[in-house]
This record gives sequence, C-alpha cells and structure tokens, in this order.
Amino acid sequence: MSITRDISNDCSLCHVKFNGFDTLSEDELTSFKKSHCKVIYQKGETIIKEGTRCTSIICIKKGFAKLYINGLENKKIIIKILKEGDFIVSPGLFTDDLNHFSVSAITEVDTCLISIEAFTSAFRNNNRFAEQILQLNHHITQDLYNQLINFSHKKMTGRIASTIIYLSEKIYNSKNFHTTLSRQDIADLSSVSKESLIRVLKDFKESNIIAINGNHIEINSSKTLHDICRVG
Amino acid sequence: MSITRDISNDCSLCHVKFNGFDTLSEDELTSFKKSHCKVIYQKGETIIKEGTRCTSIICIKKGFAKLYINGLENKKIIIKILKEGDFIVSPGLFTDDLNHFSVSAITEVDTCLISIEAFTSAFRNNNRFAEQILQLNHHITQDLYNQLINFSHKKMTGRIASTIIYLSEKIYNSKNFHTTLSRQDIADLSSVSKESLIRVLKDFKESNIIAINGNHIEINSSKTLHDICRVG
DNA sequence: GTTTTGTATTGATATTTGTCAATTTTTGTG
DNA sequence: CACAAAAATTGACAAATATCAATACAAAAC
Repeated sequence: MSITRDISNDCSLCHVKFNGFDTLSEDELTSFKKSHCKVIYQKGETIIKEGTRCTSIICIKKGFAKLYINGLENKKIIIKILKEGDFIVSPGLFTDDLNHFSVSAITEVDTCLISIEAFTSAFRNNNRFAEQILQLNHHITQDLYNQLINFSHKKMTGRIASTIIYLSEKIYNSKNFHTTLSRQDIADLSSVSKESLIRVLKDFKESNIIAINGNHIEINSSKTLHDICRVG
Repeated sequence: MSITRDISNDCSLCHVKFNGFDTLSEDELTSFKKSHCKVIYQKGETIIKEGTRCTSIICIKKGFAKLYINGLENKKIIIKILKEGDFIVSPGLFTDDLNHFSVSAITEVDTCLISIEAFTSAFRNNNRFAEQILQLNHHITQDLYNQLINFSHKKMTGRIASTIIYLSEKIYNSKNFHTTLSRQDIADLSSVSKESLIRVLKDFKESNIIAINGNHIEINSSKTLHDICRVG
C-alpha cells in the first residue's frame, strides 16, 4: 500500500496509496478517468452521509476527513481519519447499495469521485485488482478487530493513549502535531465522554507524557504512551 | 445467502449457505472437491488457532463453533457463533497469511476444509465468485460496525439483551433454546464480566423477560428484550 | 469592539461495572 | 457412588466512568 499512481491526467494530485491501481489496464484507467469527478469540500462539510445510496468510490487527494458511524443517542464512533491517498469503498457495494458510515471534512478536502460502475467493471474484469480490493477489506477487518479489543478490554487511559499514538504515527507522522479534531472528535475516536477525555489528557500532561496546548499536541514520552496503550 | 449447494459428492451434508458456490464452474467445483478434506472436531477442540498460518477455507457442515479473538489479560471477545452452512475465510488471505482469530468447537463439529489454492484460483478466475466473496466481506464489516456500537454505546443490559436475541434469532432459530455456550462464553459475546452477566440474566428472569434454567433459555417477552437492546 | 455562540474545562456526584472471596451446583472420572 | 475439578452463583466492595451544572475561553458575527 505504498506505491502511488495517477489515475487522472487533469488532476495531478490524484495519488492514491493503493497498489490495486497499478493493476489497471489502460482501458480501465481511461474509464476511471472518464467517470471521475473532482470535488472540493470545506471543513465541516459532509462528504458521505450514512443511509444514502452509494454511487461513488472516493479518493482523498488532499486534506483530512473523519469516517464515523452514528450510534445511540446522537453519539458517534469515529472509525478512522482519512487523509491524502486514502480510498473509500462503501461496504454497501454488492450488498444493499447504501452507505454504512458518514464521512465529513475536518480540513478543506480535495476528492476524486469514481463511479461505482467503472469500479465494479474493473473489479469484475481484472482479477489482480479484485485481489487488491479484497486485501484492503481484510486490512479493514483486522483494524476493526483491534478496535473491538481497544473498546472492550482497555480502560480510558489505554484507549486515549492508543488514539494519540494513532494520530501521531498513522495520521500526522510526527510526535509534534496540530490537529483540526475537536475534543469531542478525539473522545469519539476513543469511545469516552468529552469530559473524561479532557481529564485524561490533563493527567498525561501533568505526568509529562505529552505537552498539549489547544490543538497542538507533542508526545514527550512515546514509550510510556505505548506502555499505557499495551497494558490497557 | 440462502441457496445451498453441494460442493462434494462424497459428503452429502456439505451444504454451505453461500450464493458464491453457485457461480463455480464444473472445473472449479472439481478442484474444490479434490482439495477438500473432511474433518470432525470434538467439543472444545480448536479448529483455527489465532497466529497460525491460514491454509484452508473452512466450511461448517454440522454443529456449532465460536469464532473469537484474544484480547488483553487472557480475555477473549467472541465475534460470532458459527453453524451449519457457515463459511470462514481468514482476513489473513492476501495480507499476511495468518489467522487473525481462533475458532473452537462448542459441539461436535463436522467441517470441510478447502485449500487456499483452490479458493484463490476460483477467486481469480471467476468474477462472479469474487463478487460474492467481497459481498460476504462487506456483510462482515457491517456486523463489526454494529458490534462497535453495541460495545461502546450500550450498557450491560443492552449488550446482553442483544446477545440473547442474536442466539435466538440468528443461531438457534427459536425463542426456546438450549445452548452449549458457558456463562463465560455468553459474557465474552456481550463484553461483560461473567459475574455481571449472571446478575443481568437473573434480573431478566425476575422481570419475566426470559426463563432460564441451566443452559436452557426461553424468551417470554421478545418485545421487551428488543426494547432494551435498542435503547441500550 | 462587543455580543453571541460554540467549544473547552473543572468540580461534584451518581451510576455502572468489575473484582475478589466465599459458596453452591454441576460435571467428569475412577 | 464418591471424590475431584470445573462452572455457576452470590454478596460486599472498589474502581472506572458518565452525567450534570457551572464557568472559562475562543471564534465568529454584527
């Protein structure tokens, strides 16, 4: 999942970190390019709304978005943060054609939408591509298993440590990052209440594990954070 | 996912509730049959061990098994109960070739093991089959989303009500069933401690929502149970 | 620049849930 | 059958966590 490839001539930023695109034939690429449309979303805008019909595969070309599901009492669970190079296939594909999650922009987001038809056709006619898609799905399943363990076996501190590590290592690639996620968002990633999140962050700060100032977070002791995360 | 089909001549019970098998060509079916082997597991035996290499696709021909992941401190999360007609593809396929969950028999279980090679070959050469596999995966993802909501937004009573409904409606197909799951197993399905599970079951019994006697459970008020499940 | 609105923070408190220890019941085995 | 081992149950208690209300702060609108 590291090789990138342009799937469009007229939008040079359309890189997607997905090996699968390398398997596409010229014809398939052309059909992707033909079907594609380039859309920019502003911070806060909804890109995908849970419950609507899924009509496109979405590639994130630039910016960050949150992928979340609506749970009980208007509460949300943020499953993951999407960033440049991410590629979203709704689990409604080949099932009920519905979107099972929402996606909304947490910065300005440039996207590239590819029609389900072009995608489906590539999936059906190109077995290497299909294999890559199944691989992607299997990674998603593995991530969800880890999420289940996080949520059911770890205490708040462990879940929050896990979220901070995720943001640092997987999303912002730095021990020192600025985030556009609100405290509520970070809480929704960690499955805790906003108030509890704030208290735990304060603890981490007072123990010098992290430094936090508004939306700027710096990890001082990565090891301690990993320990908290591992033990729960 | 309702049509069944024999994938073997010499084991007439080998039915799998999976449309995908209908898409197999005669050649593909033959190769499945050639590669397959029929194995019977006793109650308590491990069918798949998390962390081992995945070498087969497993079909459950008869009996019940639990599919679970190992979490922290020797605790487990039971993801689902498998029964006749179920069909298990490890998420290690096309990724790291490892099993990411364990499966163990909770009754005597008859299985039919199909080699990864035969399966992979069918996946690559038969796009209708590949589509059905992706569909299956998307259903699994949807189930995991629901599991996340259960675990993070519902209280014990809601999670346990959900488990009882699952066992009644999806596994045993009766409001009145005998289970071979232990109390610990039911707790691991619901993400609660064994003691808490017992207390909640007692509450449900005293409120006349269910009748429970050892491993025999009868649902008296399905509606109440669904209400508890929905509200959380 | 002030008002308004939404977000962040803090403290007090109640609820939920797990843990530990003791006891009973069931199951398996010689 | 009798014993041992495992599983189920109960009660008391402690830990974890959410909720509510009040306040502080920051960003956006006028």
